[in-house]
Amino acid sequence: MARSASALRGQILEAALHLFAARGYRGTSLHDIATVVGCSKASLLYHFAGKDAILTELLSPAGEALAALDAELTGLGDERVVEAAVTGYVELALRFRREVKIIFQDVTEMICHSALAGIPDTADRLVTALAGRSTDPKRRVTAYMVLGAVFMTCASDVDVPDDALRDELVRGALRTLDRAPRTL
Amino acid sequence: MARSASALRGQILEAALHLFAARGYRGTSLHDIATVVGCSKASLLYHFAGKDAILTELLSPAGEALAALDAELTGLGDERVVEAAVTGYVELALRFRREVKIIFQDVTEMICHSALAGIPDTADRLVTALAGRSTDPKRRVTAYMVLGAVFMTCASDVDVPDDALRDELVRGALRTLDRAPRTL
DNA sequence: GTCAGGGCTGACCGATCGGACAGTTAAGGT
DNA sequence: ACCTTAACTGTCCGATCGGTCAGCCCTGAC
Repeated sequence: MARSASALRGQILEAALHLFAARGYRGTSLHDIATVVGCSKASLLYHFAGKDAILTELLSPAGEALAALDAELTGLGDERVVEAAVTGYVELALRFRREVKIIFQDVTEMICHSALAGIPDTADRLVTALAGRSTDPKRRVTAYMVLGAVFMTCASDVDVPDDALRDELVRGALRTLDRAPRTL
Repeated sequence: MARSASALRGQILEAALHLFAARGYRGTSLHDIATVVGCSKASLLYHFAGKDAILTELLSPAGEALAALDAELTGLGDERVVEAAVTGYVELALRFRREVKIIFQDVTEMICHSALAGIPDTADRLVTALAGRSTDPKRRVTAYMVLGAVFMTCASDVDVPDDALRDELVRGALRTLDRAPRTL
Protein backbone atom coordinates (compact mmCIF):
# COMPACT_ATOMS: atom_id res chain seq x y z
CA MET A 1 0.00 0.00 0.00
CA ALA A 2 2.41 2.56 -1.22
CA ARG A 3 2.54 5.34 1.33
CA SER A 4 2.69 8.97 0.36
CA ALA A 5 5.98 9.96 -1.15
CA SER A 6 8.35 8.03 1.04
CA ALA A 7 6.93 9.07 4.37
CA LEU A 8 8.51 5.80 5.32
CA ARG A 9 11.96 7.29 5.01
CA GLY A 10 11.37 9.55 7.97
CA GLN A 11 9.92 6.75 10.03
CA ILE A 12 12.93 4.59 9.28
CA LEU A 13 15.32 7.32 10.38
CA GLU A 14 13.37 7.94 13.56
CA ALA A 15 13.15 4.25 14.46
CA ALA A 16 16.84 3.76 13.70
CA LEU A 17 17.73 6.76 15.86
CA HIS A 18 15.92 5.33 18.86
CA LEU A 19 17.16 1.77 18.34
CA PHE A 20 20.78 2.80 17.76
CA ALA A 21 20.68 4.94 20.89
CA ALA A 22 19.17 2.11 22.91
CA ARG A 23 21.12 -0.91 21.66
CA GLY A 24 23.99 0.56 19.70
CA TYR A 25 24.66 0.44 15.98
CA ARG A 26 26.08 -3.06 15.89
CA GLY A 27 23.47 -4.29 18.32
CA THR A 28 20.65 -3.25 16.03
CA SER A 29 19.84 -5.30 12.94
CA LEU A 30 17.95 -4.18 9.87
CA HIS A 31 15.29 -6.68 10.92
CA ASP A 32 14.86 -4.85 14.24
CA ILE A 33 14.36 -1.52 12.52
CA ALA A 34 11.94 -3.00 10.01
CA THR A 35 9.91 -4.57 12.81
CA VAL A 36 9.57 -1.27 14.67
CA VAL A 37 8.69 0.65 11.53
CA GLY A 38 6.29 -2.06 10.46
CA CYS A 39 7.72 -2.67 7.03
CA SER A 40 9.99 -5.22 5.42
CA LYS A 41 13.75 -5.29 5.65
CA ALA A 42 13.92 -5.01 1.89
CA SER A 43 12.05 -1.75 2.14
CA LEU A 44 14.80 -0.24 4.26
CA LEU A 45 17.28 -1.13 1.56
CA TYR A 46 15.04 0.41 -1.04
CA HIS A 47 15.21 3.78 0.71
CA PHE A 48 18.82 3.54 1.86
CA ALA A 49 21.91 2.18 0.17
CA GLY A 50 22.70 0.11 3.24
CA LYS A 51 22.87 0.05 7.02
CA ASP A 52 25.86 2.36 6.82
CA ALA A 53 23.85 4.91 4.88
CA ILE A 54 21.24 5.09 7.64
CA LEU A 55 23.86 5.75 10.29
CA THR A 56 25.62 8.27 8.08
CA GLU A 57 22.42 10.20 7.47
CA LEU A 58 21.71 10.21 11.20
CA LEU A 59 25.14 11.47 12.20
CA SER A 60 25.81 13.83 9.31
CA PRO A 61 24.18 16.90 10.90
CA ALA A 62 26.33 16.48 13.98
CA GLY A 63 29.42 16.02 11.84
CA GLU A 64 28.68 19.14 9.84
CA ALA A 65 28.04 21.15 12.97
CA LEU A 66 31.34 19.98 14.38
CA ALA A 67 33.10 20.95 11.17
CA ALA A 68 31.45 24.36 11.34
CA LEU A 69 32.68 24.84 14.90
CA ASP A 70 36.13 23.81 13.77
CA ALA A 71 36.12 26.40 10.99
CA GLU A 72 34.88 29.03 13.41
CA LEU A 73 37.69 28.32 15.84
CA THR A 74 40.47 28.65 13.27
CA GLY A 75 39.84 32.37 12.96
CA LEU A 76 40.29 33.07 16.67
CA GLY A 77 43.34 34.12 18.66
CA ASP A 78 45.10 31.76 21.03
CA GLU A 79 43.47 33.28 24.06
CA ARG A 80 39.88 33.54 22.96
CA VAL A 81 39.93 30.13 21.32
CA VAL A 82 39.76 28.17 24.56
CA GLU A 83 36.55 29.70 25.79
CA ALA A 84 34.97 29.49 22.36
CA ALA A 85 35.98 25.87 22.01
CA VAL A 86 34.51 24.98 25.38
CA THR A 87 31.18 26.70 24.91
CA GLY A 88 30.91 25.53 21.31
CA TYR A 89 31.75 21.95 22.11
CA VAL A 90 29.37 21.80 25.06
CA GLU A 91 26.61 23.32 22.98
CA LEU A 92 27.16 20.75 20.24
CA ALA A 93 27.30 17.80 22.60
CA LEU A 94 24.03 18.85 24.17
CA ARG A 95 22.28 19.59 20.90
CA PHE A 96 23.28 16.24 19.45
CA ARG A 97 22.86 14.32 22.66
CA ARG A 98 21.07 11.41 21.06
CA GLU A 99 23.84 11.07 18.51
CA VAL A 100 26.39 11.06 21.32
CA LYS A 101 24.43 8.29 22.98
CA ILE A 102 24.57 6.25 19.79
CA ILE A 103 28.33 6.51 19.68
CA PHE A 104 28.59 5.70 23.37
CA GLN A 105 26.08 2.89 23.51
CA ASP A 106 28.59 0.14 22.82
CA VAL A 107 30.65 1.25 25.81
CA THR A 108 27.61 1.27 28.05
CA GLU A 109 26.68 -2.20 26.90
CA MET A 110 30.19 -3.47 27.39
CA ILE A 111 30.38 -2.09 30.93
CA CYS A 112 27.06 -3.59 31.88
CA HIS A 113 27.75 -6.94 30.29
CA SER A 114 31.25 -7.92 31.11
CA ALA A 115 33.12 -9.53 33.93
CA LEU A 116 31.49 -8.48 37.14
CA ALA A 117 27.85 -7.61 36.79
CA GLY A 118 28.22 -5.24 39.75
CA ILE A 119 30.10 -2.65 37.75
CA PRO A 120 27.14 -0.36 37.02
CA ASP A 121 26.31 -0.19 40.74
CA THR A 122 29.94 0.27 41.62
CA ALA A 123 30.27 3.03 39.07
CA ASP A 124 27.23 4.72 40.52
CA ARG A 125 28.70 4.61 44.01
CA LEU A 126 31.96 5.96 42.59
CA VAL A 127 30.07 8.91 41.15
CA THR A 128 28.44 9.44 44.53
CA ALA A 129 31.84 9.38 46.21
CA LEU A 130 33.31 11.82 43.68
CA ALA A 131 30.37 14.12 44.41
CA GLY A 132 31.30 14.02 48.09
CA ARG A 133 28.03 12.14 48.74
CA SER A 134 26.20 15.35 47.98
CA THR A 135 22.73 15.19 46.50
CA ASP A 136 23.30 18.42 44.60
CA PRO A 137 22.73 17.62 40.92
CA LYS A 138 25.49 20.03 39.97
CA ARG A 139 28.08 18.11 41.93
CA ARG A 140 26.82 14.90 40.41
CA VAL A 141 27.35 16.36 36.97
CA THR A 142 30.94 17.25 37.77
CA ALA A 143 31.42 13.74 39.15
CA TYR A 144 30.28 12.29 35.84
CA MET A 145 32.64 14.67 34.11
CA VAL A 146 35.59 13.31 36.09
CA LEU A 147 34.52 9.78 35.31
CA GLY A 148 34.52 10.47 31.60
CA ALA A 149 37.60 12.66 31.65
CA VAL A 150 39.87 10.05 33.19
CA PHE A 151 38.32 7.26 31.19
CA MET A 152 38.75 8.89 27.80
CA THR A 153 42.22 10.20 28.53
CA CYS A 154 43.39 6.72 29.48
CA ALA A 155 41.78 5.31 26.36
CA SER A 156 43.51 7.86 24.16
CA ASP A 157 47.09 7.69 22.99
CA VAL A 158 48.62 10.72 24.65
CA ASP A 159 52.36 10.24 24.76
CA VAL A 160 52.92 11.31 28.33
CA PRO A 161 54.80 9.21 30.88
CA ASP A 162 52.50 7.44 33.30
CA ASP A 163 53.73 9.35 36.34
CA ALA A 164 53.15 12.73 34.76
CA LEU A 165 49.83 11.55 33.39
CA ARG A 166 48.63 10.37 36.79
CA ASP A 167 49.66 13.65 38.36
CA GLU A 168 47.91 15.69 35.72
CA LEU A 169 44.76 13.57 35.84
CA VAL A 170 44.47 13.94 39.61
CA ARG A 171 45.10 17.69 39.46
CA GLY A 172 42.67 18.15 36.60
CA ALA A 173 39.99 16.04 38.27
CA LEU A 174 40.28 17.96 41.51
CA ARG A 175 40.02 21.22 39.61
CA THR A 176 36.93 19.94 37.85
CA LEU A 177 35.41 19.10 41.21
CA ASP A 178 36.43 22.55 42.45
CA ARG A 179 38.51 20.95 45.17
CA ALA A 180 41.92 22.40 44.56
CA PRO A 181 43.88 25.61 44.34
CA ARG A 182 43.59 26.79 40.78
CA THR A 183 47.16 27.80 40.23
CA LEU A 184 49.31 25.97 37.74
CA MET B 1 51.79 -31.62 20.13
CA ALA B 2 50.36 -31.01 23.53
CA ARG B 3 52.23 -28.07 24.99
CA SER B 4 53.35 -27.96 28.59
CA ALA B 5 50.47 -27.61 31.00
CA SER B 6 48.30 -25.25 29.09
CA ALA B 7 50.95 -22.67 28.29
CA LEU B 8 48.53 -22.00 25.48
CA ARG B 9 46.03 -20.49 27.90
CA GLY B 10 48.32 -17.60 28.65
CA GLN B 11 49.07 -17.06 24.98
CA ILE B 12 45.37 -17.00 24.21
CA LEU B 13 44.72 -14.39 26.87
CA GLU B 14 47.61 -12.25 25.71
CA ALA B 15 46.58 -12.42 22.06
CA ALA B 16 42.96 -11.69 22.95
CA LEU B 17 44.02 -8.72 25.06
CA HIS B 18 45.92 -7.16 22.17
CA LEU B 19 43.28 -7.95 19.56
CA PHE B 20 40.39 -6.73 21.72
CA ALA B 21 42.26 -3.50 22.45
CA ALA B 22 43.04 -3.00 18.77
CA ARG B 23 39.78 -4.01 17.09
CA GLY B 24 37.29 -4.22 19.94
CA TYR B 25 35.56 -7.26 21.39
CA ARG B 26 32.90 -7.55 18.73
CA GLY B 27 35.39 -6.78 16.01
CA THR B 28 37.57 -9.73 16.95
CA SER B 29 36.54 -13.27 16.04
CA LEU B 30 37.71 -16.48 17.63
CA HIS B 31 39.33 -17.25 14.30
CA ASP B 32 41.41 -14.08 14.57
CA ILE B 33 42.66 -15.02 18.01
CA ALA B 34 43.42 -18.58 16.95
CA THR B 35 45.39 -17.33 13.95
CA VAL B 36 47.56 -15.05 16.09
CA VAL B 37 48.14 -17.72 18.71
CA GLY B 38 48.84 -20.31 16.04
CA CYS B 39 46.32 -22.88 17.16
CA SER B 40 42.86 -23.96 16.12
CA LYS B 41 39.66 -22.22 17.02
CA ALA B 42 38.47 -25.40 18.70
CA SER B 43 41.47 -25.17 20.99
CA LEU B 44 40.28 -21.81 22.31
CA LEU B 45 36.97 -23.39 23.20
CA TYR B 46 38.79 -26.21 24.95
CA HIS B 47 40.51 -23.80 27.30
CA PHE B 48 37.62 -21.35 27.69
CA ALA B 49 33.89 -21.89 27.95
CA GLY B 50 33.32 -19.36 25.18
CA LYS B 51 34.27 -15.97 23.82
CA ASP B 52 32.56 -14.38 26.79
CA ALA B 53 34.73 -16.33 29.20
CA ILE B 54 37.89 -14.93 27.60
CA LEU B 55 36.67 -11.36 27.95
CA THR B 56 35.52 -12.00 31.50
CA GLU B 57 38.88 -13.40 32.51
CA LEU B 58 40.61 -10.42 30.95
CA LEU B 59 38.46 -7.82 32.69
CA SER B 60 38.00 -9.56 36.04
CA PRO B 61 41.15 -8.16 37.69
CA ALA B 62 40.03 -4.65 36.83
CA GLY B 63 36.54 -5.36 38.12
CA GLU B 64 37.87 -6.74 41.37
CA ALA B 65 40.20 -3.78 41.83
CA LEU B 66 37.28 -1.44 41.27
CA ALA B 67 35.20 -3.32 43.82
CA ALA B 68 38.10 -3.09 46.28
CA LEU B 69 38.29 0.66 45.76
CA ASP B 70 34.57 0.86 46.30
CA ALA B 71 34.82 -1.01 49.59
CA GLU B 72 37.70 1.20 50.65
CA LEU B 73 35.73 4.35 49.98
CA THR B 74 32.71 3.33 52.05
CA GLY B 75 34.73 3.60 55.24
CA LEU B 76 35.74 7.19 54.66
CA GLY B 77 34.16 10.45 55.77
CA ASP B 78 32.35 12.74 53.36
CA GLU B 79 35.27 15.10 53.12
CA ARG B 80 38.16 12.71 52.67
CA VAL B 81 36.21 10.51 50.27
CA VAL B 82 36.50 12.86 47.30
CA GLU B 83 40.27 12.96 47.23
CA ALA B 84 40.51 9.22 47.85
CA ALA B 85 38.02 8.51 45.08
CA VAL B 86 39.92 10.68 42.62
CA THR B 87 43.35 9.25 43.31
CA GLY B 88 42.04 5.71 43.52
CA TYR B 89 40.07 5.97 40.30
CA VAL B 90 42.94 7.56 38.40
CA GLU B 91 45.32 4.91 39.68
CA LEU B 92 42.97 2.16 38.58
CA ALA B 93 42.31 3.63 35.17
CA LEU B 94 46.05 3.90 34.53
CA ARG B 95 46.89 0.46 35.87
CA PHE B 96 44.20 -1.15 33.71
CA ARG B 97 44.73 1.07 30.75
CA ARG B 98 44.59 -1.73 28.22
CA GLU B 99 41.30 -2.90 29.67
CA VAL B 100 39.95 0.63 29.38
CA LYS B 101 41.00 0.66 25.76
CA ILE B 102 39.09 -2.56 25.15
CA ILE B 103 35.93 -1.02 26.54
CA PHE B 104 36.49 2.15 24.55
CA GLN B 105 37.53 0.58 21.28
CA ASP B 106 34.04 0.43 19.83
CA VAL B 107 33.62 4.16 20.36
CA THR B 108 36.94 4.89 18.68
CA GLU B 109 35.95 2.72 15.74
CA MET B 110 32.54 4.33 15.51
CA ILE B 111 34.00 7.85 15.50
CA CYS B 112 36.54 6.98 12.85
CA HIS B 113 34.10 5.12 10.66
CA SER B 114 30.93 7.06 10.62
CA ALA B 115 29.41 9.91 8.71
CA LEU B 116 32.18 12.35 7.93
CA ALA B 117 35.56 10.75 7.72
CA GLY B 118 37.11 14.01 8.85
CA ILE B 119 35.99 13.63 12.45
CA PRO B 120 39.27 12.27 13.82
CA ASP B 121 41.15 15.24 12.39
CA THR B 122 38.48 17.65 13.56
CA ALA B 123 38.58 16.15 17.05
CA ASP B 124 42.34 16.54 17.08
CA ARG B 125 42.06 20.21 16.15
CA LEU B 126 39.42 20.60 18.84
CA VAL B 127 41.83 19.21 21.40
CA THR B 128 44.44 21.63 20.13
CA ALA B 129 42.00 24.50 20.50
CA LEU B 130 41.00 23.41 24.00
CA ALA B 131 44.68 23.34 24.89
CA GLY B 132 44.97 26.96 23.74
CA ARG B 133 47.19 25.76 20.87
CA SER B 134 49.87 25.06 23.41
CA THR B 135 52.35 22.27 22.78
CA ASP B 136 52.62 21.56 26.49
CA PRO B 137 51.67 17.89 26.96
CA LYS B 138 50.00 18.73 30.27
CA ARG B 139 47.57 21.10 28.63
CA ARG B 140 46.90 18.53 25.96
CA VAL B 141 46.01 16.04 28.67
CA THR B 142 43.53 18.43 30.24
CA ALA B 143 42.06 19.06 26.81
CA TYR B 144 41.46 15.34 26.37
CA MET B 145 39.88 15.33 29.80
CA VAL B 146 37.39 17.99 28.78
CA LEU B 147 36.61 16.08 25.61
CA GLY B 148 35.79 12.94 27.58
CA ALA B 149 34.06 14.76 30.41
CA VAL B 150 31.48 16.48 28.23
CA PHE B 151 31.05 13.45 26.02
CA MET B 152 30.36 11.00 28.83
CA THR B 153 28.14 13.38 30.76
CA CYS B 154 25.97 13.92 27.70
CA ALA B 155 25.84 10.16 27.12
CA SER B 156 24.76 9.52 30.68
CA ASP B 157 21.28 9.92 32.03
CA VAL B 158 21.70 12.70 34.54
CA ASP B 159 18.32 14.25 35.18
CA VAL B 160 19.34 17.86 35.00
CA PRO B 161 17.61 20.44 32.79
CA ASP B 162 19.58 21.22 29.66
CA ASP B 163 20.21 24.84 30.62
CA ALA B 164 21.65 23.95 34.00
CA LEU B 165 23.62 21.11 32.46
CA ARG B 166 25.17 23.35 29.82
CA ASP B 167 26.13 25.89 32.44
CA GLU B 168 27.68 23.30 34.70
CA LEU B 169 29.53 21.61 31.83
CA VAL B 170 31.06 24.90 30.71
CA ARG B 171 32.04 25.87 34.25
CA GLY B 172 33.47 22.44 34.98
CA ALA B 173 35.38 22.32 31.72
CA LEU B 174 36.91 25.74 32.32
CA ARG B 175 37.93 24.68 35.81
CA THR B 176 39.52 21.54 34.36
CA LEU B 177 41.47 23.70 31.95
CA ASP B 178 42.40 25.99 34.85
CA ARG B 179 40.56 28.83 33.16
CA ALA B 180 38.09 29.91 35.80
CA PRO B 181 35.28 31.93 34.23
CA ARG B 182 35.75 35.65 34.72
CA THR B 183 32.10 36.51 35.12
CA LEU B 184 28.89 34.86 36.26
C1' DG C 1 -8.70 0.80 -20.37
C1' DT C 2 -3.98 0.58 -20.24
C1' DC C 3 0.48 1.59 -19.64
C1' DA C 4 4.52 3.19 -16.85
C1' DG C 5 6.81 3.61 -12.86
C1' DG C 6 7.58 4.42 -7.98
C1' DG C 7 6.85 2.01 -3.66
C1' DC C 8 7.19 -2.13 -1.51
C1' DT C 9 7.82 -7.16 -0.49
C1' DG C 10 8.85 -12.39 0.08
C1' DA C 11 12.18 -15.40 -0.90
C1' DC C 12 16.64 -16.29 -1.37
C1' DC C 13 21.92 -15.89 -1.08
C1' DG C 14 26.68 -15.78 0.63
C1' DA C 15 29.43 -14.73 4.35
C1' DT C 16 30.54 -14.90 9.05
C1' DC C 17 30.45 -16.25 13.58
C1' DG C 18 30.19 -18.90 17.96
C1' DG C 19 29.97 -23.26 19.23
C1' DA C 20 29.57 -28.77 19.39
C1' DC C 21 31.72 -33.15 18.85
C1' DA C 22 34.15 -37.17 17.65
C1' DG C 23 38.57 -38.37 16.88
C1' DT C 24 43.83 -37.97 17.13
C1' DT C 25 48.25 -37.30 19.45
C1' DA C 26 51.50 -37.35 23.10
C1' DA C 27 52.79 -37.93 27.94
C1' DG C 28 52.97 -40.42 32.18
C1' DG C 29 51.72 -43.88 35.55
C1' DT C 30 51.46 -49.00 36.15
C1' DA D 1 53.62 -52.92 26.49
C1' DC D 2 49.22 -51.09 28.00
C1' DC D 3 45.94 -47.92 29.54
C1' DT D 4 44.34 -43.45 31.03
C1' DT D 5 43.99 -38.86 30.46
C1' DA D 6 44.92 -34.18 29.14
C1' DA D 7 45.79 -31.38 25.06
C1' DC D 8 44.49 -30.37 20.71
C1' DT D 9 42.19 -30.38 16.05
C1' DG D 10 39.20 -30.94 11.54
C1' DT D 11 34.79 -30.75 10.44
C1' DC D 12 30.31 -29.81 10.69
C1' DC D 13 26.14 -27.17 12.37
C1' DG D 14 22.62 -23.61 13.36
C1' DA D 15 21.86 -18.91 13.71
C1' DT D 16 22.27 -14.31 12.24
C1' DC D 17 23.09 -10.64 9.36
C1' DG D 18 23.52 -7.50 5.35
C1' DG D 19 22.21 -7.45 0.92
C1' DT D 20 20.06 -8.88 -3.89
C1' DC D 21 16.33 -9.74 -7.07
C1' DA D 22 12.22 -10.74 -9.55
C1' DG D 23 7.95 -9.48 -9.19
C1' DC D 24 3.48 -7.56 -7.05
C1' DC D 25 0.43 -3.52 -6.12
C1' DC D 26 -1.22 0.88 -6.36
C1' DT D 27 -1.52 5.43 -8.50
C1' DG D 28 -1.79 8.72 -12.01
C1' DA D 29 -1.10 10.21 -16.84
C1' DC D 30 -2.77 9.49 -21.34
